[in-house]
Amino acid sequence: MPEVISQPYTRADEAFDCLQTAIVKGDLSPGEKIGEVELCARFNLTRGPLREALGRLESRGLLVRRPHAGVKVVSVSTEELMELYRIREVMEGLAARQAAERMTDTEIADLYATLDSHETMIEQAQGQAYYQAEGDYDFHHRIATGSRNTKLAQMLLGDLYYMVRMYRYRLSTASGRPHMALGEHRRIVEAIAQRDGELAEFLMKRHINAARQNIEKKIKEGGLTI
Amino acid sequence: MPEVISQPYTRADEAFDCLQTAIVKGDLSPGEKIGEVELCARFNLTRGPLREALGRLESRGLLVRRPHAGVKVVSVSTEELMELYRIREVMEGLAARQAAERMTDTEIADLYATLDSHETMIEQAQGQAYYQAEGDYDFHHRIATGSRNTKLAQMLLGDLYYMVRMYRYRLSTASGRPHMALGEHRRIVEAIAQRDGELAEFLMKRHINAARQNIEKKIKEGGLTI
DNA sequence: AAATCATGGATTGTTGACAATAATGTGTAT
DNA sequence: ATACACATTATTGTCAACAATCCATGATTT
Repeated sequence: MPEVISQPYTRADEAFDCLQTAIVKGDLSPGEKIGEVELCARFNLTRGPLREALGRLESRGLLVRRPHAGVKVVSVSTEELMELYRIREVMEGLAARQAAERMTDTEIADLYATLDSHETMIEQAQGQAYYQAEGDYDFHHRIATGSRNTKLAQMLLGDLYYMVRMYRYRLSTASGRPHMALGEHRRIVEAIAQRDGELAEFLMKRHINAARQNIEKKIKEGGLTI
Repeated sequence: MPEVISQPYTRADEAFDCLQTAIVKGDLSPGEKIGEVELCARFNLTRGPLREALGRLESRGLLVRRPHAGVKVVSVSTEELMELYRIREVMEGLAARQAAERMTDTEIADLYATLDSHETMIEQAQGQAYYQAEGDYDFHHRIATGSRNTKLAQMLLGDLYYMVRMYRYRLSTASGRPHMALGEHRRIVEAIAQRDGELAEFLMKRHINAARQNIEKKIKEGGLTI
């Protein structure tokens, strides 16, 4: 996701984005140790800006650093992933409630359009988990932004989602219940359109709770190692 | 709060901590622009580690940086502070629920002891807002940790609380209803001791909601400028 | 043979100088 | 007198070399 607007874009920012997507996409595996010089060669920059980027990534919880021993990609256990979903549940519930109170009619119309596009995507790309995950991300992204709660959106989009997506790419977890999820999305949007904040919050919490249970079940059944 | 254990403590870590407390304590005012060289002189280090620390602070939302234009301390509007409390409400509600499910009996006993100590502190330091704020922080800190939800505790303790405390020191907001707050704390702890997660969550949410309304009222009445 | 200690190598942390960019002040033209 | 353009200056962004710390390998001792 390269920002088109910002030309004053430092090398550190560049490294930050590249590393972030590399971690999320899975080019860097969890637990993998990454040497600084290696990364410098990869991104064509020196260790100064790189270390700045590493510090930011560490602060966001995507990297863990041990002094004088280097950094490695964070590795999230099943339990921790479940906890992540519990946090999402309450935070996105709040986001949905505030979105119902504050989204403009235009944004809501866009949200409906997004849902339609997701529907066709699901039908066309039968079983293509990637598109499902992207559609799902798009939906939640819009609601987080629509909450008009700057800090909330920042925490969801800049912190939690990267971590969740990191494992979505690996597990393709969204799959299994794409139509189900789409139906739940629709009902949430309808609640938002009716400006029913309480209902939107309730439905969103239930939606994320269902997603969590779905993943938990799959991991237990299929022995999906993360 | 200097960590006693960690001897392998880089200069960047040191600068990070110093800057963080400086911002929270109010030595650096919100909106204040801070030059890098100035900070280097202040902390006796060079710009490399300093920039690393600045990046981490920026990532945590305590600083805002504009490329080639320097960093300045974040300045939170009244509305944003209220939004912060809304986030706290749902997150600490979750923390209380999980704490009720997972805290050890020893931790709960410590929590009771903490409350008693707060009570004497409130009686002794009549009107000393600082101690009230510290006691309040201690309580919420213990519950966040007791949730056994690593990421949740990290987000609360490493993100939100610093921001809230930043304005607590300025406003001394905890004041005005110390006995009230202590009573609410007691009821929350009782719910936790009875392992009633739902009740603990409900009471915690109501507690933080009341604190938010209290601040909002004070700002509107007294024209408290933040 | 297993465990401990020491040494070498590699990697991280730090430093100070260099280059690029934005803010400021001055001068000129309208 | 005000507004715009330019040059200067100060600050940020980047680089490459230096110092400190840890990890691994191998020798030594029990």
